[in-house]
Amino acid sequence: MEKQANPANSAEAVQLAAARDEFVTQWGAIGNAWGINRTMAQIHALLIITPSALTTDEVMEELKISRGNAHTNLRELVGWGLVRSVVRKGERKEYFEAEKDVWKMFCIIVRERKRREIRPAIHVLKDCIERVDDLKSAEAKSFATQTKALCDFMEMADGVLSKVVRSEQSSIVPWALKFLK
Amino acid sequence: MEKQANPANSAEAVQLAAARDEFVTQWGAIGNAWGINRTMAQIHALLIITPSALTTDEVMEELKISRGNAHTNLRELVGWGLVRSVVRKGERKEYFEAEKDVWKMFCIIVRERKRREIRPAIHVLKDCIERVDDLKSAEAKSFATQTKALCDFMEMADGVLSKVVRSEQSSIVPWALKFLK
DNA sequence: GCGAACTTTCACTAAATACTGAAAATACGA
DNA sequence: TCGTATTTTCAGTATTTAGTGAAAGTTCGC
Repeated sequence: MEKQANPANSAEAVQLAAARDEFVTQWGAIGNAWGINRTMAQIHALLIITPSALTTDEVMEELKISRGNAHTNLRELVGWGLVRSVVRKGERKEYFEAEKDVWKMFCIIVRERKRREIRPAIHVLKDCIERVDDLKSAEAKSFATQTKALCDFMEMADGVLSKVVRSEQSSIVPWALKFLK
Repeated sequence: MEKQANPANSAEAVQLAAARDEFVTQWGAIGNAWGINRTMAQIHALLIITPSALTTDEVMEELKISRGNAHTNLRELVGWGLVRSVVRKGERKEYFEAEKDVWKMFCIIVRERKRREIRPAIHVLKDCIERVDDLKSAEAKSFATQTKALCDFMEMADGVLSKVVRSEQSSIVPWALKFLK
């Protein structure tokens, strides 16, 4: 390695590696706090900061995880649309690369969370409301009022998010910056 | 119980109880998907749909959970500000009631998540950026660019959320509804 | 300052979740 | 069609997280 030959470069490489590790570890912890598998978040972090696409083996090596674990979480990331697999001509190995555009990442995550969690939650609420629709007791009315309020709010939030992710970054970001002033 | 005396009321009570249970269970599952302890979310759900304040013992009974569990999660909810404890004059028992206004609930959750997860994440990113600031390699530049983009985005999101939760529901909701058109 | 009502803590256990590694399946070139 | 490179699966295990319940602590009326 050229880098090891030069003490300054070697020190810099160590410094960069440390920062990268820190980022991967912390991103894993953050994902975890939001209900995302720690390893999945770490792989995502690793792919975000790696310019080139990586193989399963490289991911295993970098994060010191098993093949099964790397495989499952890479598939999960592909399922989210946050990572795509690329095949290099003449090679049988599969390479993985992350979507690096932050706005696109955000849109993907919002869309998926809407689909996986917000929509189902709205359906549950609607179902609860329907179940007590014909009841007349004060308790039933109170229950219906509360669930209805929640449902309306979530539908509104869902709608706003849909509109936001449908718009172009180029129109939203300037708006947001202006909004902040 | 009066309700058991009248078959129609009894049937209605069962129907309502089923809907309430469904709501509590599902809200627990939803909370879970977003990184919140299932029981905490269930207690929150129970308090949201219960008009009166409940004691620890009532929560234990309703959800069939231990005193320790009920206690810990009630405290956690109070810590978030989603539930407040109320004392009735002449009684030593502590009663708990949830904030029922959906907009206020939303603001509390956003504020807490910002404080507990978004801000720390931004600090981590800034730290990573700083660590590689003086490095000159292409890899370091690439890492810096990517983390900077993430950081900028999160700061913008943080700012927008701050502004949203600082505003009045009466000004945001009509705006959102108009935005949806 | 005693004792009952109530709250808090925490060592232990249970349950849920994540990870491993090796075997099976698949894909592909020769 | 065979052999090998690669991917996929999954039973078993490890780790993490949540929950229990009883004991200790607190508060307050008397």
